[in-house]
Amino acid sequence: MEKDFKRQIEIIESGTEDVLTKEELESRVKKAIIENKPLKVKLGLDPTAPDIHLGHAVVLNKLRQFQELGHKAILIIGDYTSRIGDPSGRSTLRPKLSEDVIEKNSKTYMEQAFKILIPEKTEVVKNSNWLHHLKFEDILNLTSRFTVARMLEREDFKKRYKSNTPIAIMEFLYPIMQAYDSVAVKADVELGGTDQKFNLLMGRELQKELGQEPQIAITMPILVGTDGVEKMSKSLGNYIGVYEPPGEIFGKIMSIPDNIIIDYFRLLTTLDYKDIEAMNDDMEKGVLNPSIAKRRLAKIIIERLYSKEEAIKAEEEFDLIFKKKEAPEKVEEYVIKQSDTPGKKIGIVELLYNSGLVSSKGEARRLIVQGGIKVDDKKVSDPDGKFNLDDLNNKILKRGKRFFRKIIVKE
RNA sequence: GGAGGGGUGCCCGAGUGGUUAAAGGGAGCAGACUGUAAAUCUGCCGGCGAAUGCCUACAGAGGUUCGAAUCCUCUUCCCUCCA
Repeated sequence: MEKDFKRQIEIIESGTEDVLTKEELESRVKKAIIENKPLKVKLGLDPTAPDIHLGHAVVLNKLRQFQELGHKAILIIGDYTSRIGDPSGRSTLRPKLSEDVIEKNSKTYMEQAFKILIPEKTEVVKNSNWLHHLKFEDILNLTSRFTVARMLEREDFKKRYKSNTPIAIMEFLYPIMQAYDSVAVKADVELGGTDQKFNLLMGRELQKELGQEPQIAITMPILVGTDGVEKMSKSLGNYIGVYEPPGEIFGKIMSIPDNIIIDYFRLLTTLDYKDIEAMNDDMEKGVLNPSIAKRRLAKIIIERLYSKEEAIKAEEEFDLIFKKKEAPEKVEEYVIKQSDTPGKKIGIVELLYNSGLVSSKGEARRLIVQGGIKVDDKKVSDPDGKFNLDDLNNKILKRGKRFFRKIIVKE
């Protein structure tokens, strides 16, 4: 356990959106240090989508910081709650998930979460453990403690109510269930995104009602996606998954707009904030090229998720493809059998289509006309062009800047 | 239970009988530019075909018509209001 009280508070509060309340946090941390008793820091994850992306990583990062300070992480898999689906920020009812989908998602979720968390310092529990056993009577008891008015204070519910968009009664139960999770694990702190504030506060209330000390609610800012506008989410396709190969992560980070680089540093790295501010200044003054900052960011993130070597390799590969415009080391192979190819000749359109580089022959034709197809670094301009198989062996077929196939000719 | 509105391409959304493979936007892809897979600009953006062409497509099924996303009938799903 980190004994330096000030340092603890500084690290815990860095990058947060809100800490409710700071006073409570301070006294709880102080007590934890004196009694050498780690705080229980709760984070609930709903395995609604099977993959974790950098948006989730923001909160996981914070949890990791807690672990590094010597506290205990309690990761709650919302296998039961995700049957309802969190209505937070939603404008419509979420579709219900089946049990085996949830089961499967949970597994991959955990694997990915441990790329960021320290496994030995993490306790993982499913909330079906306790929610499943509640009787209707218990639920009545819980629901009696909250009012409809209280629920409608929530912006998303309020909007839906006002605009006559339906709200399932079941959806009111979600925050209560999440609150009950906090009671069940006796959480000292709960983490979440800004959109979780209401739910976190419900936890505090219910804990108080049931005679526990209320948890401290810490919210983290929402990470914008690679488009620089919308919240990072899988369904919008603007996400960077923690499971993606290093090269892909590198490329995606290079593609984020310049104005969100600093936010990414703040939320996804543990760099000193002075260092980050300095970068910000330099970029504004034009001393630092944003692409350099992005390279640094990409490497830090990949190093966290994989290793230093992978980070360096990813950068090298990026330069190879985009600066030198060459093919990467590993290129997917496409094998052509001579016996399947009468006349030992193949048209470029067929070649592109068969190799899976394009999804239709029309697309192949278009790309050729637009100058997006190269064979062995030579532009192909005739859509009707044909190649001798003998000339194609080991040649690189290239579509645009990023898609390659190595052609292997076999008997 | 009653009354009404709606379901269009990956997404949003226009289109109320022919000129509609269907406006516009977003996403995506390609090209130019760039120390960037950023920004910007240009082009493409259902499938097959060398092609004047053919096929598939506007919730589903059927019908009217020379011709239907557009009109009619039934089915289905969603939404609103009244109770």
